[in-house]
Amino acid sequence: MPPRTQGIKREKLLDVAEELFSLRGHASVTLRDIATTLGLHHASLYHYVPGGKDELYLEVMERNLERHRIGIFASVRASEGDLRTQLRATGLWLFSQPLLDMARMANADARGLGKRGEALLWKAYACFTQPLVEAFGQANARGQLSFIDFATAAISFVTMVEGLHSVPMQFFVNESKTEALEKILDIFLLGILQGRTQAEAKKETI
Amino acid sequence: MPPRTQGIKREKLLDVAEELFSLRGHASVTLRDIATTLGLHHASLYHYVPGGKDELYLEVMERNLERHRIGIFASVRASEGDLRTQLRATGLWLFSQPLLDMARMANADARGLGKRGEALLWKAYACFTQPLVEAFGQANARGQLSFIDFATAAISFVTMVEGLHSVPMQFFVNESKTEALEKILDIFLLGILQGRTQAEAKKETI
DNA sequence: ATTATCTATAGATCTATAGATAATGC
DNA sequence: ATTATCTATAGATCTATAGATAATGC
Repeated sequence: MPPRTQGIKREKLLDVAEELFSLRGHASVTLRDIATTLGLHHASLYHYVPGGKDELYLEVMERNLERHRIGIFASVRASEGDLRTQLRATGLWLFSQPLLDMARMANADARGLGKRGEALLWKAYACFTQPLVEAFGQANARGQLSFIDFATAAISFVTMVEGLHSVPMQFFVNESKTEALEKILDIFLLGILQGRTQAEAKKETI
Repeated sequence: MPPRTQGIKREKLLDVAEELFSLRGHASVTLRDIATTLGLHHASLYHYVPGGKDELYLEVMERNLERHRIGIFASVRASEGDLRTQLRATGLWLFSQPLLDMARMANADARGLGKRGEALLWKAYACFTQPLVEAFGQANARGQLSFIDFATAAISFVTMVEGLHSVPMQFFVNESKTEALEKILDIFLLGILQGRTQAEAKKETI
């Protein structure tokens, strides 16, 4: 077969593996699942990925996270000066990507993958926080923020969006995810309390 | 052996199984994992759970969710009239429980468990939303809320808290989870934007 | 000749069952 | 006699490898 199609086929293999691993995790995706999705015998995967399952998982998830880092940076830099638009773009970007369950990565997938698994987790947190911390820093420089722990804010926002992303459609019957994203933006930016009573509410209930 | 210790031993078995399943999921926990944690041979589990792995998973997770429902209802009803205290109690309750990853439940664990697996998911969403929707409804009746999609608010809050709960301690070096919970309450109730600019910000950027 | 795919198989692990052995209660 | 635990084993599935077969490019 032609050498110039090999790369294409391998890319397709990585795409399928990434989609499945990202959605269902390392343990519940078998090499047979990946191969049959591609219409291949599972033994044929080793032609493209001699390193085996763990190597394949690490390669596609590292690729996934790097793409997230780039995609989120692009989302926030396309609309500098408008935090809500930046966060909306980030949310839409995350929706366009296969679901990434950081809790599962940290507590199940990355276990047993040694140092490289731990490095994957660090990269995951960095990819999500770095671009948003940049955006929050700029908004704060404009005097717009009252909440100044940017890392916690970043993780909270991504967690909310991915949580929404993970909900199967049957549980969101009367509403699109795009509409739900706007609600998340409202909560994250403005809170659920009445604006006029916020200052008092904070003092009263802390 | 005495019949009166049988129940105790079985309870201990369910506790261990729940802890492991809840943290790492159905696929990456083996019966051997559960048995060795208990100091038992894995074949001995069938004495207490003749139904096998899937039955054990469903039993302990149904029990887990029912306990959550009761625990969260207790959290919100202990401080009626003070939403922040209600949500703080809910967050502390969730921290006291084994991590529950709804995304993994929906996209990996519950697959292949048939109707009972799907029912488990419905129960999961109900357990988390019902008590909080009640609390939000009361706060709204007091005129305190600006955000009125209570179900979305409930899922968003639980997702944020469990997302924080899932972060391994090495990623939260200089801060306790209790402190981080207060920050989440700030974000969720007040938003990250400056209070005085919120009304304008909403109009400007929507 | 090189590349891609499949067949066959090894070895490990997992769930599950049957039945032996040990420990306790009557 | 009942209950709890273990041994032994079956059967399924999974990862991985070796080597045969088929398809393409030169």
